[in-house]
Amino acid sequence: MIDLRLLRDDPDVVRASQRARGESESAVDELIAADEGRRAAVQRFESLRAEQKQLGKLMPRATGAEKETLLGRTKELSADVKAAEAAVGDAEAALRAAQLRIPNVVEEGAPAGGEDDYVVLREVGTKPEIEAPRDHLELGELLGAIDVERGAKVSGSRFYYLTGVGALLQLGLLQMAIAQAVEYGLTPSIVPALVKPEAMEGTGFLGAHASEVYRLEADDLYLVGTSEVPLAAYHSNEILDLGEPARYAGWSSCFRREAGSYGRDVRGIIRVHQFDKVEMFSYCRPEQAHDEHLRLLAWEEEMLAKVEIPYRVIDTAAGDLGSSAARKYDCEAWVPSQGRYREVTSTSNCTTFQARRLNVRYRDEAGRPQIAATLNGTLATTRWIVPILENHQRPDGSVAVPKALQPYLGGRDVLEPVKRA
RNA sequence: GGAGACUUCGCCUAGUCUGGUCUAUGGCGCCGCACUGCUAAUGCGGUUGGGGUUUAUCGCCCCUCCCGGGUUCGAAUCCCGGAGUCUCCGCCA
Repeated sequence: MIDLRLLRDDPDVVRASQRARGESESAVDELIAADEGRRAAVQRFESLRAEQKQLGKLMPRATGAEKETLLGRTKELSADVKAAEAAVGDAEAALRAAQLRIPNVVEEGAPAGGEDDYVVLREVGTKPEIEAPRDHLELGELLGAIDVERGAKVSGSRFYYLTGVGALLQLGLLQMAIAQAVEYGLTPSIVPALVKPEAMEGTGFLGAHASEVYRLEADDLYLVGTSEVPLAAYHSNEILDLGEPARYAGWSSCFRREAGSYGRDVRGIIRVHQFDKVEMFSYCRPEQAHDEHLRLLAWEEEMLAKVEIPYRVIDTAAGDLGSSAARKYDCEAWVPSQGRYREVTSTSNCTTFQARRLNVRYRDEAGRPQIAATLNGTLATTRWIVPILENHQRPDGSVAVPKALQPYLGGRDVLEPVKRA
């Protein structure tokens, strides 16, 4: 939810943001009207309620004719108050609906436009020269690391088994991510993968992304698509001490329906229904959020350096931001078999947008509660296995293990095929 | 799955049977002031959060006794539904 005070004081900032995203400016005027409507309704209710309370105080002492008159008036009031209260409820619901229609105000400097209007900030590393590169699935099968056939047999398409060095590789990656997080003072966390509707809604995943989310009807729970959800809801309805940002690194499985992605990335484990991820999450004061965002990005790049894969960093265009994000940077790893970069991390600055809905606050210098800012960023996911296998492959189908990962793979520096190439 | 108890303004707690000076009691903690060489002790005052009004302050007003309904002129208090916590029983790993 955006800040209504900003909306009242500076609606043009919100309009400009809508324009940059390619979204409706009239939604801004609708929200302004809804805000005014609510305040008018509140005032009507409160003045009636105040009179009701005043008269109510006279009641115990009143007698005879006086009491009769009083009762007549208060009965009238009782109905009016009830009606006015209902009107406030309606006005609040209308306001909330209008508020939910407007995504976060885009940070200044973010490129305007849609999916293809991103700006490449930098390219890092050297792309390997590989003649006729094998793709990650072929390599994964050679190594006995990835089994999508049996994944499909047991669970359907877009499911897979990681076996042998594949399982070790994922565990190693995620452990390395946790180790790095701990090194920088983040609190390592293992979080629920099932959450209540409030948590899902509060993080903004039941809006445009609703069809992406698995829902367990019988228990009214949702499977999370990222540990951002349980980490953001972790401090909901709390007032935090945010002298220093509160930082977490959450490990969880993630579940995505991938509705509407038929035919895209059907091969291998690039786009799957279930994967594992270590996600950073930070709560901080709004004025710290910009710097914190760059810090998260730096930590992501440090992880990419450790696995020694070439990547580029893009500044996502306004129209391609999630509804909660004010700015988003993605790191995209080089995938030799595809000859292009694919997203492996994503870090978003959600400013106060997400925390307002989840009611996460801190105390400012004056001791007054204020809405916190939230940020998130990826440290490692199952998908990382793709560029790792492909960039480090050798002609014989073996795969070199990046130095930093070797301790997590029993010290081995190369993964050897278990079947004939 | 079954039965019961509980949920009050940071924490603990009074109030709920018997609806109206509850504008919620007291203690602890915290903040300010006074007193005192310092500390401690003591005294006085303040201390839930949200919203409306206001340029802002001051002030005034409304909401908030787990949540949502209902009864009533009036609900912390009565009724219904729900959530959470705890205890016991059963079942399962």
